[in-house]
Amino acid sequence: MESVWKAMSDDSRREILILLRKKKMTPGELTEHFHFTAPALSSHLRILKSADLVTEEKLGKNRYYSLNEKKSLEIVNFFEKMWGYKLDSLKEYIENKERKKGHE
Amino acid sequence: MESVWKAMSDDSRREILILLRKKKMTPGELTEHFHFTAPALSSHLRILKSADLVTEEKLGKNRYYSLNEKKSLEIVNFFEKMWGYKLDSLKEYIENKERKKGHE
DNA sequence: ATAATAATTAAACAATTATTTAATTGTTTA
DNA sequence: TAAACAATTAAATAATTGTTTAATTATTAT
Repeated sequence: MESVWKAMSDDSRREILILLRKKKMTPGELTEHFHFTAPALSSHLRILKSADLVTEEKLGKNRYYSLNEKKSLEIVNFFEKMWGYKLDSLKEYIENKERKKGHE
Repeated sequence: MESVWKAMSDDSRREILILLRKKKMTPGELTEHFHFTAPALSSHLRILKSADLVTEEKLGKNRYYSLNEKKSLEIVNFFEKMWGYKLDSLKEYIENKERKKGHE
């Protein structure tokens, strides 16, 4: 299980998370947004998956990757702890969204 | 100029930031909290300084390192952008604190 | 000046990272 | 069944990272 910090410290991987926030996507769709090759993307996805930041869903020939919204906010916990202050408003917002399922 | 994400993705460096939040410290004081050597710490401090997360102040034989509170919250911006939601409450809290100078 | 102290820089190294090209697996379609 | 497609794994490599020991710089105290 990869650390969320390590997984998110890479620019491309954060970009992937931002793309996945809008909708679940296949590696094929994702590659179009980057300049590196499919195996490189695959490697990034493996890292994100291992950090539990994305989930994978196989549908025939394709695989769909989705953002784990809750986990994507885990780093915010660090700032809460660091500053001893709760970011309740944001979290409630996200958790409501999650309850309603799907987004945008 | 090192990226804040890269600088903060290391466990020891985040620990250093947490220690510095309480009060400015010298490398000598900081080393007591870790298992690695002084040069290793020095290298971590250089990275944090290059990311503008800490500032350095020379006083005779010693150097005092302080947390750059504002910068330490920069990563929160990512989550704001990602989720399109403002964490105003936290930021105001911090900025008030800064205005009052010193903490704890 | 010399010795002691605080911290850094230098040199070296093992481990990890991001990436590429080539080969492989699994699924659908003709 | 064979060809095409989607994606992964394998192998190789260059670059970066965290760390150590040894040497260096700078400041203070004797």
